[in-house]
Parts: sequence; structure tokens; C-alpha cells
Amino acid sequence: MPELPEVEVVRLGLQAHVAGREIAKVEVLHDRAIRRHTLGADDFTGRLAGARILAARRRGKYLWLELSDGEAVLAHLGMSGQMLVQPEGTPDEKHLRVRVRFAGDGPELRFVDQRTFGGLALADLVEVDGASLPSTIAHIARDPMDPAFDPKAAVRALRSRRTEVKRALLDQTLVSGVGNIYADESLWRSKLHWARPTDKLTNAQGAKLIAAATDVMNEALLAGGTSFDALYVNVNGQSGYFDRSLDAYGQEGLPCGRCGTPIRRDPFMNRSSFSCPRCQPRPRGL
DNA sequence: CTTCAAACCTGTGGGC
DNA sequence: TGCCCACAGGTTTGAA
Repeated sequence: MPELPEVEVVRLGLQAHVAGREIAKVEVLHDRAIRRHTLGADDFTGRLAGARILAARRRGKYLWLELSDGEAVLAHLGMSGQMLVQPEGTPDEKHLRVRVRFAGDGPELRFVDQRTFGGLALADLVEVDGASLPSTIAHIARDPMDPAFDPKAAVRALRSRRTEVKRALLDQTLVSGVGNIYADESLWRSKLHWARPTDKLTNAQGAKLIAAATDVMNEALLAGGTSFDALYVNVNGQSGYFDRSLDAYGQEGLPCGRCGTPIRRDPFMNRSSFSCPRCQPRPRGL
């Protein structure tokens, strides 16, 4: 379940159910799920056997299980990944990719992923700008829920790009955690059109946008995340209900909550952008 | 170096 | 009912 609030819901579940446990055995049922672990499945499972999980951590949409040996199991859920905590003996899910059994009693951890855009990998933990991160995601920017997140630096980063504002907002090396849903929600809240060129974005508009992104993701987290179907669930298989609070994303044809104008949908990067034609007017010349 | 489209997958829903 | 196309919450890749 893709964007930051949904990943944070999963992290909280992993911290509650998996932190402190010792891995007994790992099974890789689909090699593509560990394609980013370049040493292969045998290396992956061999090195994990006997490791103890200290904590579940996250930056942006990436999460990782910190191990006692200075390594981490890095996970990305891609478009359809799930981390499920299931009692042993529960029938395998159709798209079960990796199973983690633990020492002693208690449920197992399952990585389930229909589209296999997500995956797991082992990585060394390294120090980057005062933070401990898996080496392979050292380039990912801090997210708005990070205590050390710097909104002004984020605005500078967005404005330094020569592109459309939504493209910049989705660039995980500038600000992390924002995906298509929360980008549209943030733009609606700050009354900005998605195609506004970043060099026409004022500091005030940028600050408003970052603040809106922070707010909307915090609100979504409190609601347990956003999900339209059973594909996006917490470790117990439950869905959040922030979809009821969406103002723009997926609202094509429905009246804007501010002005009543029907929300429109535009094609955007092989997907969609939803916006209010009146509150978020197209920049001149486009 | 930056920016962008295409590729990577499986499944669902709408139109015919 | 079946077929085909459009579309889905993300990242990486390679080309320009």
C-alpha cells in the first residue's frame, strides 16, 4: 500500500508484532520479490536465519526491519504489496512471495504482492546526514513526518527543479512519501494546478503546498490510511477509511467541496490528475 | 547533470 | 458471455 500514511500503518503493525523476534526460517516463493537483493534467494534466506529484529523503521514509502548485526531487511510495497502477520497454518495467499517464520510460538510474517512491483532486500545500515538508513535508499529525501524534516529545504528543492510542480512533488529525492493520491490532495488544498511550472512557484506557494502535504498525510494516518479495495491493508488485513475524506483524487465529476465545480480528470504520466477547474486554474499559456 | 517516457507485472471494470 | 482496452496507490531504466 503505497503512500506514506499507508506504509506507516504497516510499520506500526510490524513494530508491534515483529520487533524483538528472532527469525527462524525464510522462504522465497517468487524470485522477483527479492530482485533487488542481487546476491539471490539463497544468500537472502541464509543470512536472515537466526537474525533478531530490533525495530521496524520507515522513510517515505520505504520501510525496513533493523537487525542486530547492522543490516536491515529493506521493503518496498510497490503498487500492491502487503505485509501480513498471519498465524502459522493459515492457507497461503494467492500472491504470497516471501514467508518469514520466527523462533518460538507466534504468527509468521508474509510478504504478499500481486503485481510484484514491490520487494525485499538485505542492505547495510549507513549513516546519512545524521540518520541511519539502508545504503540502497541513501538518496531518498526525508519525509514530512520525519522529526528532522525541513520544510524550507523541501521548498527550495522543489523550486530548484525545472518541471511541473506535481512531478517535483512526486520526486522522492526532493520530498519523500507523497504519491499520486496525496499529491492531488495537497495541490487541491493549496489551490495549485498540477502543471504549474516550478520556476513560477513562489516561496509562499511552495510552503503552503508542503504544509498541505504534511497535514493531509497526518490526517490520513489517523484514519488508518486510504484504501479503495482489499489490496491496501494493515498487517491484520484491515483497510483504512481516509478515502471518504478525499477532496480531489478519484472525484471526477463530483462537486468540489469548496466551490461546487465538478472535479476534472487529466491524463498525467500514464495515470491521472484530479483537480478543481475553478479553485486550481490552469496556469496561463497552458 | 537533468528530465522524461517506457518498462516492469497482474488484475479489474467498462464498452461492445 | 467473452474479448479488448484503459487504468491502477510506484520505481527503475535508459535515452535524449
